[in-house]
Amino acid sequence: MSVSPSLNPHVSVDCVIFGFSKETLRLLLIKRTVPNAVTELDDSYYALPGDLVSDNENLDEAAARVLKELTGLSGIFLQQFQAFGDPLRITKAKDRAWLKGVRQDPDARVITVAYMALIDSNKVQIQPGSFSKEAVWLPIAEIPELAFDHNDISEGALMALREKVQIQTIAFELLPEKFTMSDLQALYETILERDLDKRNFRRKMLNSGVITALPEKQHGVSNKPARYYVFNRNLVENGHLGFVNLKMEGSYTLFS
Amino acid sequence: MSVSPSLNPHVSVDCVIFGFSKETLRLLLIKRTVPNAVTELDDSYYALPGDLVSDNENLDEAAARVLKELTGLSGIFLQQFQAFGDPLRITKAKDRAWLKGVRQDPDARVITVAYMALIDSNKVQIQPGSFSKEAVWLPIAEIPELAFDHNDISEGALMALREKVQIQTIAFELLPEKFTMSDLQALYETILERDLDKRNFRRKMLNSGVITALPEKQHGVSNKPARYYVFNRNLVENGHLGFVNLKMEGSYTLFS
DNA sequence: TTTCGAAGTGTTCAATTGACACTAAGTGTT
DNA sequence: AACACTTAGTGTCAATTGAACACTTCGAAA
Repeated sequence: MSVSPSLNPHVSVDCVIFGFSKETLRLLLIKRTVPNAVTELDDSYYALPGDLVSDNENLDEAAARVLKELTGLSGIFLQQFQAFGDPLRITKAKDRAWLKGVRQDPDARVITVAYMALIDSNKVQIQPGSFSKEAVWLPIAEIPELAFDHNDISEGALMALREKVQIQTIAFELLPEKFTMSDLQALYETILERDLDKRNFRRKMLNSGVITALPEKQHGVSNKPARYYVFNRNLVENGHLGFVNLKMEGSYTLFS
Repeated sequence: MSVSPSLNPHVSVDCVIFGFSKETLRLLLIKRTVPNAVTELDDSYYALPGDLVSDNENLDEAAARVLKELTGLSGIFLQQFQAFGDPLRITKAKDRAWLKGVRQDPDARVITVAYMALIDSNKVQIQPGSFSKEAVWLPIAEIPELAFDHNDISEGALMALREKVQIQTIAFELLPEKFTMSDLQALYETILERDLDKRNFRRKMLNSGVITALPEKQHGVSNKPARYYVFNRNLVENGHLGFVNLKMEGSYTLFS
């Protein structure tokens, strides 16, 4: 357990990948491939997708690479939210066993920079995996014990998402191109863990101008078909609202 | 310039230390000591105080240590806001020269985790320096070219501060225990870069309940003496407003 | 006693919020 | 063909909040 002072820490990135389906927020979690596995028996934890940062890439690039390798997607909303560097991150026996198969110095400290990604989960095609042998979308309420400190990281990501959604117009990243007003409301309700009034929600969203109604409606549903909307990306400069006023109950605004 | 793949990056913390005096936001910047300096001539850049993370401390501890070594203060508002890890961070000749005096491997990459600290600058007593030979409070509008990518980090900190101040009740950390309403307003105006209406500001602040008036007033000022107020820390759970509604013009709230 | 400078104080109008219940439009069932 | 079922979609009103605005008060210094 002792680490020589001259041994620098490893630096990795981990991606907390959010998706939204069946009215729940979900995380994309993987089971890591075990090199030279002695048995097919799988007793490893689920983990956040992540990797060591290579010498010639910056942190954002490393995170984008991890995301792309796993999902095939690029150009996705991907934002750093916190670095985790507790020297005691790696204490679980299974984690240590796994690291032994991967690294020269399994005892070295790892500092990880955590990113959150927001994606339309319909777009994801899991890539046959270089570092994952299994990938699942798990509802955030059903996240099991994860590898390393990945439970802490996931919780941090969720808190960061709740906070960011109140400042930046980013929730749309989790929806398909076209979505109904109910989809959008359900998404906000899920993220904020709060019921919102339907009529007030619609009024607010429409007045804000961040979405545009399409002529198109749902087909083949056994009730009144809902209208589709699209998000106006042009109104929003890298996630920040410009003049658009999006307000949600109970939050805070600035002084006059 | 080539780095062997087995050489892990260094990991450091840097502290962007905000203070507020004479109606301006300021940063506490240092000139680093140069070990074995060949000349007394000083041509180094100002820099953010920072240090490598030691083997046995976590990131928060490292940042707190840097802050304490420089200012003698602990228990200060200190929050991680971003990690910086561009492989090309260290390109300036002066920086490379300085590193040569400090490290075995001056070419190795450094990833830094940046923290922002908010302090009452009256409390600071600069400690005779283990890693600083000079420390100054510079107005944010007058920050010169800094070492490494410290200009980027400072700008990131300022943006993070502007954002955080709208979500968390943290501005008070920059003021002394007792302050006048005008002090408080000037602080908000400085951070937000916006003029605020005096009467509306006072009303909002008082209604919010986050401050309490003291019986005490200013003495020896050549105009009407201002009342002193204190911040009610008890109403605020680790920086987040509870039921208190602090709203500022032009920002966003949530839906109903 | 006058001057100077910052502190302190209310009102009014406009805009936004939040609460609240029924009709509309389809599909599927009888 | 009528009905049941389910979700979409719609308007008003009262309360709150936001923004704009000018004069008086207090103390020190001249």
